[in-house]
Amino acid sequence: MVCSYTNVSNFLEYKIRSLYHIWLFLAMNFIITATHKAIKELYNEEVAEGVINIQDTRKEFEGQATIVVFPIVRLSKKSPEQTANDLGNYLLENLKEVTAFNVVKGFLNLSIANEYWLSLFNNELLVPEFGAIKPNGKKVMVEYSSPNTNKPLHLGHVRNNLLGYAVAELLKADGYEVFKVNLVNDRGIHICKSMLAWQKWGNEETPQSSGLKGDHLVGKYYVIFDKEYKKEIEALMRDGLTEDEAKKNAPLILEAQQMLLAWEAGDDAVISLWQKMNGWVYEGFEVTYKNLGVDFDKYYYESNTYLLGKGTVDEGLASGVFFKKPDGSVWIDLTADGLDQKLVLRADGTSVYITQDLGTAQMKYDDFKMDESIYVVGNEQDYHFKVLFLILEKLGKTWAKGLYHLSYGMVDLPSGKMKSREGTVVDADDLIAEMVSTAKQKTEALGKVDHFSDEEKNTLYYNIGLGALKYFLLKVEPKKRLLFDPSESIDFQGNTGPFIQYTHARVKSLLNKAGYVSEPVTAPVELSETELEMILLLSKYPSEISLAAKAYSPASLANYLYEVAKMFNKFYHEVPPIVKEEDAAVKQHRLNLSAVTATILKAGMSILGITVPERM
RNA sequence: GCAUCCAUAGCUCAGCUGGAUAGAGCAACGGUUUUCUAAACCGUAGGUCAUAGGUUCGAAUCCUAUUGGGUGUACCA
Repeated sequence: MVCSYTNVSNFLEYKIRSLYHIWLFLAMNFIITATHKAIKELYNEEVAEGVINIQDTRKEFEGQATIVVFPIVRLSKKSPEQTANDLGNYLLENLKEVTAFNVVKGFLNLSIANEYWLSLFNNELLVPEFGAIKPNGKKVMVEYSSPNTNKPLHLGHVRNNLLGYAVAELLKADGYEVFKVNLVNDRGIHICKSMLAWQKWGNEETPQSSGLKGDHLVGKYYVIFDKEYKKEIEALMRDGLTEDEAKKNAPLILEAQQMLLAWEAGDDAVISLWQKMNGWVYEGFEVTYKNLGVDFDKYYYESNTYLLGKGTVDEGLASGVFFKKPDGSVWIDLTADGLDQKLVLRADGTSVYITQDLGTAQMKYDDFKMDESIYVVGNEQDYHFKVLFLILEKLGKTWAKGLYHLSYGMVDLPSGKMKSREGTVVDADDLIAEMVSTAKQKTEALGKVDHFSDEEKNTLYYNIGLGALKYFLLKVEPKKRLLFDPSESIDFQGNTGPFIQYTHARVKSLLNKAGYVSEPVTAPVELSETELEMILLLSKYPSEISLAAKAYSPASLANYLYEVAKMFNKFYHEVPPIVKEEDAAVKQHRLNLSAVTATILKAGMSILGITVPERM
């Protein structure tokens, strides 16, 4: 198949389309094939690929598979009802799996035999390799987290980290070889601000002496700098300077700029202070990362990469993609693409942000030779990445078409944006601690874990607290902004992480009680409506993984897992106690259904970075 | 100004490769436990899918315009 795509969204669309043929039911392909044949025989017409549309039958009607016949009416030259009846009769006669059909307007609802569902379940789902997707031989890099080393992580970073981790795991599950990368912004004027404030007012305070987590300690001095800087600005403005002048001429900012120059010149004292304070920050970040359960295969540091990109600029100048203005600054003209002129190198030869990113992109490609590269970065940088990717494409980088900006919305509070100056920032460490303590409180209130060991209890509280937080953040489509109300704790009931965790624990408890051993059931078993729906839902797991991966959307996986959990709870409630079931085949089959549910919940939640407990 | 994203129940969100009467959770109200974990299950109530056009047999979904909100449009990163 020939494919061409001119931009990222076309690229994405193409990927989803190509998937369509695969996921449209591993289970239902035979119906499509038969329908093609039917149309040929009944109407002597050929149907183009993709015209036959099969979907789940709505609950209120009889059947499991529905063919929408409207697109076929053109070929049959009969009414929708007549066409549906023709096809229904044909399929009923020619497919042993089809046991009945009914027609509602232009919809042909097919009932598929019990035996078909049973054998699908036993042969496809109840096998160890179910859900495992074969390696696709492709390499993808996921860059996420990318923190500044001047302050601790907050809720916005938490969304980034969880999203990046989950997308990486999702791509792994979809068959990619994945490299998780963290590009740490460890240099620049903002770092110097913390350093300077510490030098002036820190009294040699250290994490050890103060008991403060390293990143919080450094963040404290960043705030102090800002406060003192503001005082200076106000004083200067009282002396008659404009706000702009005051901001530029305050002694503190000048001193910080001096420090940055000293850093760039390799000044020993400055470098060693920088190393010391960054060291504290890294120790702090490690703790937060560990608590969040995220990890990286490689760290890049801007202190090593900030000079990159000048070679790329030369390349662009040589090929005529860039041009030089009389003052010596280098630009690219993107007005033909609906964008602006963009500076890529200052007149004095120093880099700007995008210079560095051009160089870093090249370096990362040289390091890994990946087919695709995902940047997990907030939507305030949409324009930047549009420009970056376009420039790389114009420079003739063949790998540029594999670049993708996974843009996500900001996390807002009911009061609006988080603002560090107003103290409304939700700190990542505080949030984690609160979630764990809420989990503890809620769990203790239920009184089910009194006999657990202290160690098991603590692990459980941690898993539930983090499960609630992660699911809460991941169930929302990345590009949508996310509202977080700190005054209302995150729910533990309904569409939540703990609900799915609880469901898993329930299944495991059942399987334990029954002394479950996995074994296919060959004897005929009557399936209830719910059991049938359950098989249908469970069978979609592999395609749900692929769909979610293609769309870079942990949210769609999260919502699927919720459906699975809900379905199990319904089933569990409807069916009489399984452990006491006397019909051996029925019992085994219901346990099998439960076991596959547990497998999917565990594997799926683990992709989201959530641990499901064995009991809770 | 221009670019871009968002708008679905009181609240938080699904649904968007166009398909039947738009779904969940929370909050509200009512019910279910001598039965395998009630963090569960069942039910009631709640909607002009921002607005107006268009394409189509069919639109929450695609197109255009408008309104409201976010973000960007730096020789900051």
